Amino acid sequence: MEDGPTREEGVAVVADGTDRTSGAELPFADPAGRPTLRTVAELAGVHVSTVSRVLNHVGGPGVRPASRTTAERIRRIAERVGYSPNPHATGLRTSRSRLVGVLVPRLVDIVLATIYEGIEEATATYGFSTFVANTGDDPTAQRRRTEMVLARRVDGVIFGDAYVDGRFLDEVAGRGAPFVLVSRRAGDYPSVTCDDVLGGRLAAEHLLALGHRDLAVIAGEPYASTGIDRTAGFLAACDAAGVHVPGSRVVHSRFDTEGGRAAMSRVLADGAAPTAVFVVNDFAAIGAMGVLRDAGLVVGRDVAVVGFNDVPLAGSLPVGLTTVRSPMHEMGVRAAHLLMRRLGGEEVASERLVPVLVPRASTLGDRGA
Amino acid sequence: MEDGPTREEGVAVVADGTDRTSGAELPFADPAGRPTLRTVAELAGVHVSTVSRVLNHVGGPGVRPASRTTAERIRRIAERVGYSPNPHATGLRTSRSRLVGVLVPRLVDIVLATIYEGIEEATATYGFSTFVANTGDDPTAQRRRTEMVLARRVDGVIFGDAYVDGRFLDEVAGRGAPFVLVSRRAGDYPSVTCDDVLGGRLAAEHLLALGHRDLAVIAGEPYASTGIDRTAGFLAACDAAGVHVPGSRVVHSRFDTEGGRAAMSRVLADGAAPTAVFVVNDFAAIGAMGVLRDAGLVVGRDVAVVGFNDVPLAGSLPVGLTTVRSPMHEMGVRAAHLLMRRLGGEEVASERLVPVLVPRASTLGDRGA
DNA sequence: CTGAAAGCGCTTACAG
DNA sequence: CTGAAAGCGCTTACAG
Repeated sequence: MEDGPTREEGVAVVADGTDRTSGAELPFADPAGRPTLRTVAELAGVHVSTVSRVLNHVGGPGVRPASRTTAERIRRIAERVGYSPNPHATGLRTSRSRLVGVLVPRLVDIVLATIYEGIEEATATYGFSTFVANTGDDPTAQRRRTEMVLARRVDGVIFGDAYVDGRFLDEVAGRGAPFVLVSRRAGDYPSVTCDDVLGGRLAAEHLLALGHRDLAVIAGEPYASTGIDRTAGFLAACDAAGVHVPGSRVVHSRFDTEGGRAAMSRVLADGAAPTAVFVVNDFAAIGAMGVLRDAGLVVGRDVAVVGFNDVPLAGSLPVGLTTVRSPMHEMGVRAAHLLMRRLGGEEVASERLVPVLVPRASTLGDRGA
Repeated sequence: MEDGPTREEGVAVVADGTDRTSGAELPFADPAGRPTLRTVAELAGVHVSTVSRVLNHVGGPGVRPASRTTAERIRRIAERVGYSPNPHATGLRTSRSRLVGVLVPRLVDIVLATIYEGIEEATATYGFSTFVANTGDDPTAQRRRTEMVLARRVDGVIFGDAYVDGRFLDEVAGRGAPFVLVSRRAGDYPSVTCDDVLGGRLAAEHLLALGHRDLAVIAGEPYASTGIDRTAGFLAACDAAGVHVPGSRVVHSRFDTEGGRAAMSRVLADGAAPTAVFVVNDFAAIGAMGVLRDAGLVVGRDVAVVGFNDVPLAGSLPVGLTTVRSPMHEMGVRAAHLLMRRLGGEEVASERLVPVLVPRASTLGDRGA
C-alpha cells in the first residue's frame, strides 16, 4: 500500500479515544500486536482468569467476579489498550462461535437482500455475525454452501432458499445444526414467512372487485412455497367467487424480470390476452409488463397487473405497480430472533406475517396514477 | 424443531457418501460430535502431527509429509469420518482466519450486491469466507462496523463505501489490517473501480452527438468518487466541445430512486427543463424519469436521460434507459484478487475497468425502442 | 518418515 | 474475592 508518511508514523489516538499505538509495545500482545487477556492482566496486576471473569461479568445476584475496585481497574485498562477478545480462542474454548450462516438464492434479488439486512441487523444486536452465501436455488450449490458454512462452525443457519419438499433440510437436521427458514416454508421446520396464501387472496379479491373474470397467474418456481402459496390463495379466492382460471393460464416462471417476460410471452402465445394477470413477484411483474407493452397493450387500461412484495421501485415505475406488500425486512428480523431462541434451546413456532395490498395504476389505470 | 421420527433416527449416509453417524460415537470427537484431528490420528494409528502434515500437504518438491501409503490411509479415513478442521483452532494457532470483511453502503443497492457477489465468489475460490456489513454511508456506522469486522480477526477488508477524502481509511491503515477499495477510490489506497471519468465522457459524447446543448447533471453524493469522477468526465467532455453546463444545473443527490426524484425536481424548479440529463446512477435516473413524466415530458422525445451502471432493469423499463455499463461483478472479483495479493505481501496497483455506453430509448426515442 | 512437545488465547471448574 | 491449572483443536519447529 502506498502509505504516506503520516500513516507511517502511526495514528496516536483514534476517534474513540482508545490509545492503541502510543508508548512501548504492549506486554504479551498477540502476533499482530493486539492486546490479549494476559496484557490486561499484567497491566492490572491480576491473574488472567480474574480479567476474564470481570469482562464477561460472570456472577449472578450476589456473586461478584471481583471486588468493585479491581473490576473497575480491569475494565479501565481493557478499554485503554483497546482489548477485544480473540474469537478463535473463545470459540475453541466454548465451542460457540456467535456466527450464523445465511443461505439465499441470490443476494442481487432485492427481496432477499432486504430480508438479509433484517437478519444482519438483528443478529448484530446479539453480538452475532453472519455469513451469507448465494445458492442460486441450485441443489448442488445448496449442499456445497451449507457444508462450507457448517465447516466454519456457525452456531446456526437461516435458510432463505428452502425447497418446499424439505428433503435437503432433513439431512441438515441430521447434522445437528439448529436452523430456521425465512421467506419460504418447508416441511414442519420453523419458518418466518409472509402469509402468502392470504397475499394471493388479496390479489384475487382486488381484481375480482374490479370486474375481471379472465385471469392468468405467473406462478414462480414450482419448488418455492412463496409461489405455490400465493398461487393457491389466488386460485382459491377465484374459486370461491365462481371464477375459473384454466390450468393453461397458470404458468411457472423464474422470479426475475426475464422470467416474467418469458412467462408472459407464453401466456400471450396461448391465445387472447387475459384482462388481468397476477404475478407472484414484482420483478417478474415488471418483465410481464414489458411484454404486454411490446404487444401493444396498455397496462392498467387493457390489462391489469398485480405483483408481489412491493419493492421500492414498484411505486416509481412509469405505470405504478399494484402489488401485495410483504414485510421483507421484518421477516429477516423475526427469523433472526427465532434462531436466537432456538439457540437458547427453546421450542419455537413458525410465524406468518400479514401482507397488505397496495393499489396503483397497473390495475386502476389513470385513477391509480 | 419438530423433528419427525425419520430424522430422530439419524441420517446414516448423506449424499456425498460420507458416513457420519453410523456405528459407535467417533473416538475423540469434539463436543458436537464432530471428528477432530485426533479422531483421524487414532483411527489411522498415527500421531496427530502426521495427520496435520498430510492433510495440509506440507512438503515441497521431494519433501513428503508421510509415506505414500500412510498418507493415503489418513486421507481415506479423514474423508470417511467427514473430518473438517476446526477453524477456531487453526485460527488461534496460525493467527490467520481466512476471513475477509466487506463494508458496503447498502446491500439492497443492486450495484453493491452485484459487486459483493463477485467478491464472495472469488474469495471462496481461495477458501476464504466473507462478512458483509451495511454502513449506509454513515461515518459512525463505518467506524463501528469496521471495529466489529476487525474484532472478528479478519485477514483483510474490502471497503465499498470509501469517502473520497480517505481520512477514515488512514486510521484503519494505522491498525495494520490490509485492505483494498472497490467501486470508489480514495487517497492513494489500492482500488478497483470503473473508469468513471471515461464513463462520464461517454455519456457526454453520446448526448452531444445527438445535438443536445442544454444539459444537466444529477451528480450523486459529494463524498463518493463515483459521482465526482463521472460528473468530472462529463463536464470535461462538454467543455472540450465548447458546451457550458452552469453550476446550477449540476446537483448532488442520493444514489437511489428517491434521490433522483428530489434532484430532478430541483432542476425543474430552477427554470426551463434541460433537453438532456446525465444521472450518475441508474436508480436515481429512474427516479428522475418519473419526475419528468409527472411534469408532462416524454423521456426520449422531450428530454434525454442517461444513467450509469446498466442494472438488469435498465433494459426492461417501459422506456429503455440509455446508460453507461460498468462491470460490477467483475469489479468485485478483481477486488477480491487484489486483496488476496495484498495478503500475500505483494505491492498492488489500482485497477480501473472500462465502461461501455449502452444506447436505448431514453436518448434515442422510438429509434431506441 | 514420524513422534512428542509447546503453545496460540481463552474459559471454567476447583481451591483456598 | 482471587489464583492456578487444565484443556479446547490445531500447527510447527525440533528430534530421531
